[in-house]
Amino acid sequence: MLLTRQIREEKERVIASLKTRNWPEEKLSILDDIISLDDQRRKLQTSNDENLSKVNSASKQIGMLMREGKKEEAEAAKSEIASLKDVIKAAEEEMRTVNKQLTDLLLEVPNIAHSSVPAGSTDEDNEVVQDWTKDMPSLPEGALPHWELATKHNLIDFELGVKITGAGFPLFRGKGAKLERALINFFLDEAAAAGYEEIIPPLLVNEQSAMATGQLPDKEGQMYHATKDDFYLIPTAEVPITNIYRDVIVKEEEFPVKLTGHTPCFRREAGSYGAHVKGLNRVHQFDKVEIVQITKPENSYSTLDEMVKHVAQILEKLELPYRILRLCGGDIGFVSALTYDFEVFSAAQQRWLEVSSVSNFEAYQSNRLKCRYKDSNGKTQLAHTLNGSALALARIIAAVLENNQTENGIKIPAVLVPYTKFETI
RNA sequence: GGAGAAUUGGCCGAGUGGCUUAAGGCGCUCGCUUGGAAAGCGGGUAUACCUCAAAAGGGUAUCGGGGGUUCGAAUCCCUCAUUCUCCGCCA
Repeated sequence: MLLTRQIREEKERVIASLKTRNWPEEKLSILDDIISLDDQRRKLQTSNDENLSKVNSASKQIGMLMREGKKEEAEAAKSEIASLKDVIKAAEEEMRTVNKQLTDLLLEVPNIAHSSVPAGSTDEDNEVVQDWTKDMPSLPEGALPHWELATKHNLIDFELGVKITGAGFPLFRGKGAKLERALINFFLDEAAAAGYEEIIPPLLVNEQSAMATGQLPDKEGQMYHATKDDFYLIPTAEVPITNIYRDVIVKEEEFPVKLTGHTPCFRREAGSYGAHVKGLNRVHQFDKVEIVQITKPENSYSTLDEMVKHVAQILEKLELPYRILRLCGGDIGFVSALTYDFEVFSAAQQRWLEVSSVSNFEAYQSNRLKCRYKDSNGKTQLAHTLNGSALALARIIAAVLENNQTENGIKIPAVLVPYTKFETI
């Protein structure tokens, strides 16, 4: 979340950002509400601290009087404090209420959008910043979409997934399972070569972790919730991996923190149905290799560029046509300041599929995480957090299968063959 | 799952209701000393919030988390979490 200080000092920028995000004009008053609640909070704390201070010094007096055996004086001092205690109790109750209101409002305000974020309301308004479509595949006569290819070659069994769990839980088998594993290993090796440390995190997280990276409270319905133990199944490795740095003051020489990890991701995707979710286009469980970086603020945008290049280079090695989009104000995530989406072209479906999202959260996430570092003046500052998919599986498989189909089967991209140990399906 | 013990600052560790402003040590850091270093000596060394134009200074809170008792809690009580030991179960 934003700092109240930011809202006070950079109010014009916050308003401009909210407008880019199509925030309704009549709800702009939330900023003044926040400022006035913060004023209340300060006033309450100032007066309450004074009262607490009085009680503290009186208690010391009483202690001394008791030791000297002056019982009556001690009793008199006690009764003097008694009324103060009621005042303090009431003030603390009020502070709790005000703080809760303040936090609730702050949670409603999205991150400040970067100045390069284009205006717009839907994904149609996203800006294509790079196109790598020089090798658009030419498919043979009677080319099939990936779900038919997968069934034909016995790679993925959607019906068994339905039987075992429900719709959106595909079962990979045989060469399908091997291809999935090959891609995971390839992605992890690429990340390792780029200097990321590999993590295998827990797949269930507690409420605090989900809150710290921003999934709660605004995306509650997106996560599977194990209510008996109050754990959430992770919707992305970002959650457990970024939470490594919750409540941490990072030493400056540890920057940049570079972590990667493969995990399954679980998303409820409530309300999704129809042709656009067919096959692997949108599922409840998929594998993903995530890359996470934590840096000093002055480096975060060059880090974002580095991560974008990393993803682009992987897609080029896989020989998949892709494009990079800069998300517009209406499409960009709540916690992100700037997001680039990667889409690969799935040739049989004639559709672009989102396979990666690379974002700079600036200090918005680290404020919730309380991830800080000491700058050269010894002052504690919030770090910047970034993450990206490198890459999300399932959809990559869809594109690999569709784009590489020939009359003689599906050709595995050369870079994957050392991992699959077979060249065609 | 059952029983018991524990959790104190960056680390180790003392502390069973009030001269605790958390002793002492280690580490780190600055200074003195030295030709230089080590040793020695001296100082500094948590986080958040409030106050102050800012700095300095002052205040409040924090001894695993939350709540309570008390004029006063690291210390007593309740509760949750984690760690260790033993038992049970188990890949």
